[in-house]
Amino acid sequence: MSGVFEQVWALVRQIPPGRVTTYGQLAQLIGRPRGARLVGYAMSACPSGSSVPCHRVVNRFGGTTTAFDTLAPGTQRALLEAEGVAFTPEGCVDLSRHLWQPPGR
DNA sequence: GAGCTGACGGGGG
DNA sequence: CCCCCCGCCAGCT
Repeated sequence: MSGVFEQVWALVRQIPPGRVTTYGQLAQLIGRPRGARLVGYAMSACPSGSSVPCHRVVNRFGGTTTAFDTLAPGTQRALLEAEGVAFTPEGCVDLSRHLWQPPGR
């Protein structure tokens, strides 16, 4: 606890449905502007069964990750689309429309 | 107990 | 403008 991962999870948990954020944005929020990687690691370490909607975290291009495709490809995309998130023809999230705006700014 | 890997991003050459 | 390298934390072998 009190670890960087916990801080990341706490933020991700605040993301409302239909909204997404990027690894870099979370990194900045936890005080690690260059720690985008850590955010990704925090997601992989995300405990299953927790209330952390890790599927709402995408890379800077809005692209989904293959790490969700453990069972079937396009899992993350399907979850987001179910929440009303629009995707571009390139297969990326339309960040201009769905990027989460963190509190306190 | 130590080293490697793992869901990224930005800066420099 | 494109490609390579570095930074960072925690868990597993």
